[in-house]
Amino acid sequence: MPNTTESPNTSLTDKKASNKDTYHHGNLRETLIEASAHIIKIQGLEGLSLRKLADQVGVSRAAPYHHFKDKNALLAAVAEAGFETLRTQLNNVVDQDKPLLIRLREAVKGYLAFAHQYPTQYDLMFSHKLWDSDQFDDFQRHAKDCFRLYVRLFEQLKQQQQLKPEEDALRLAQLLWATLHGLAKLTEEGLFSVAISINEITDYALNRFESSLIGVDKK
Amino acid sequence: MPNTTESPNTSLTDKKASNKDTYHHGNLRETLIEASAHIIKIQGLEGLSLRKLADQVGVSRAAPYHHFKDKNALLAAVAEAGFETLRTQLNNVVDQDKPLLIRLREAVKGYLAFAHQYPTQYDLMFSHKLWDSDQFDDFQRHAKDCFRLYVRLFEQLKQQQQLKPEEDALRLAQLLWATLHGLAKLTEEGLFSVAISINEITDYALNRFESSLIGVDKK
DNA sequence: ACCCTATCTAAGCGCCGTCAAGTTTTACTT
DNA sequence: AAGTAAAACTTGACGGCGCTTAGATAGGGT
Repeated sequence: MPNTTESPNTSLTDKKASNKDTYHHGNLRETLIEASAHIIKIQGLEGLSLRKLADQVGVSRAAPYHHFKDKNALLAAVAEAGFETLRTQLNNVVDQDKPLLIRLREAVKGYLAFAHQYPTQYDLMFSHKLWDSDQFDDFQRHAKDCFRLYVRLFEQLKQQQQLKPEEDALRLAQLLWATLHGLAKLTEEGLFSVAISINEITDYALNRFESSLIGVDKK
Repeated sequence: MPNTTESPNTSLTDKKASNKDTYHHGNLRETLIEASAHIIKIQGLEGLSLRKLADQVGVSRAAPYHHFKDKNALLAAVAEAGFETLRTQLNNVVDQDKPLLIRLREAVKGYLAFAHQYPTQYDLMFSHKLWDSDQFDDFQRHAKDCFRLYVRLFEQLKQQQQLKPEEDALRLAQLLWATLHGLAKLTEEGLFSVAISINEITDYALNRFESSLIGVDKK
């Protein structure tokens, strides 16, 4: 009879949705993802081991393997959750009833804010391990869904004839995403040591993208 | 400079400069860096363990610790070598006797070519572990030296009054670096699945940067 | 000739990811 | 309600890992 030390649910090891003390956790998969996201936010990626994670959640070392093939599969799920968070955040912006240009600006700021708020998770979302494999289709699909928000924004601009005729929505979105990713990474790691604020250079980048628009005269 | 094409050495376990079979290796530090760069290029970062590395180089497992404080210090040295390789490659371009604009284009292509040729090492050069620590000053200095090449390029453009007066050389260089980093990463991981070539989007990005110049009329 | 220091070795500690075999609970069938 | 198959979880163990400690070896400066 294992698990005889039944304690009331005060600690981090509780079982979330179904918080009875049962042999079966009841919600282990999601709990593992959430706990992992929490750990890497606090301690970084190196701070996450499956053993400590299992301890903290209150299950045995092998339990996670019934929900994830291996550690990489867990990381893929954490990264996927990150893209979901980002997408809902961006959706709130994109679906607003404001001018497209304003929505674009806020979507840019939102992206960088997310990267700044969850640096390790953001790193994970672009990790080589998760993209150089064909085992994480779900994760990769979520990522591209996220990207598609920006494409759609530019397509709407194009439809409303706010985009210069020679500009292509997809190509603009790709370049914007690359720029955002570079800005997020380089500022997060502190490579822009020469005094400049992230806001300043973001506004600068945004202005350059807006030069592809019609009728937006410079400041 | 572990990267500048393969050395004529055939054996992986040889002792490079002093290839006699002595108790002291004679050139262990550099050999470790070169062997590490080789391993991560072939097998990725996870393929590199200090034990296998020591075996391959022909020393005991503890020997590397007399040259590097820990594994991270070795990785920092490998990343630093990467920035050195990149810098010499870029220097060859920047010091040419061509119009500044051409040199800029080639410096951009050269950057992306390097990232594509040594993907894992490039990843390492921007790894969180090496930037979130104050123990790798040498490495970080080399990185910023590299970046300074781009700043100088824009400063020269400014001096020759080829830059629009409202443009700032440093800010332009920062934005260019961010764009390059984003392009390198996103294309390497295959995130731009929608058919578009790296060359196409690079040229597109370059054109946008050249709109900051004077006298370069759009195609 | 001596010692000092840098370099390298051998052995071992604790942590890690993962697996195999067995136990307990749930779900489904009749 | 009983029986059974599947799902969820546990225990124990294996090999690989980064790193440390204690000791051996080599070579240069005096």
